[in-house]
Amino acid sequence: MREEVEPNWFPRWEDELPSPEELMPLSQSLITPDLALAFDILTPNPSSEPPRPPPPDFDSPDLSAPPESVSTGYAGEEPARTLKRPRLVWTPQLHKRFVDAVAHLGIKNAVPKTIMQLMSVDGLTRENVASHLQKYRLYLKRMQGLSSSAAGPPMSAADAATEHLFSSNPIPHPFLCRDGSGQETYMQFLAPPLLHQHQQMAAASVQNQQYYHQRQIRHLGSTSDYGLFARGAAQPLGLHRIGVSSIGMMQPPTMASLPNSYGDDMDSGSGRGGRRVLTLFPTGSED
DNA sequence: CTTGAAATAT
DNA sequence: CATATTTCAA
Repeated sequence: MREEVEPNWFPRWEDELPSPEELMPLSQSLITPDLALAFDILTPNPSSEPPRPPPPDFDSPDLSAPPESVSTGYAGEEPARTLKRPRLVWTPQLHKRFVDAVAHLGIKNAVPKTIMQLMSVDGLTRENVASHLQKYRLYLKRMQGLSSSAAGPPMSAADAATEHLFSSNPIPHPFLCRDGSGQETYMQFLAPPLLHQHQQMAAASVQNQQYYHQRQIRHLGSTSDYGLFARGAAQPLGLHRIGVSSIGMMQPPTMASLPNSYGDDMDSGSGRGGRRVLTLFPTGSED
């Protein structure tokens, strides 16, 4: 499990380079990040929370195993587990999956529905994928258009995105903070004043970095708990190796696999002083 | 207040 | 399904 991320993406893999990630049965397990969310009962913030149109139609598969019962001890059980779809946060991992799926599908079959199906990420709706796909395409265009003086052969789009994703992944520029004037100013290498709000990560992989559920009790604590789980987590894994030709079948190619197939323990913007923490597609104007 | 990112509407 | 617009959060 040491051959996950390889810097050897540049060489022409165009044809069908099955990277380790590729070979691995795509499976993403997203689980509840902050347990502290259970505490959001204190300030529901009527001004910005109340009108939450609950998805009336949505298969509620198995909303199981709350990681742990936080010692809430509140009589009224909060139904915020299944209903309530706050907002999808495309964490780098998810994006990675997305890109992988697109890469495997090819531009032809890279349509929202197929992508969504291939990703097999529960809770992910076609809408989400579509939106993201749109942005992804835009990002691609932008990059290609701006590559006037791009050195060397243009790398594959998917790679580019992945690369950028990786770039903004794990603490890219250490202590560079943006000042109010837009000036970059070096901060002391010790500035964890502002913990970001929420971040998705495999709870199972959480070991040392548990500082995350430190959330400032400032404004609404709404965005955090999503019900994203691996869709086929409980399915008898019988079919992996879903090829491009397989997706044309009648039944959704639910490629089930064991969770945590990835070694993705990369954190995105953990904690930084100013803003600019989770910048997925960099517009090129990144500091 | 600005900007970026997802949701929603066309 | 693709694109444009609006909404929401940081």
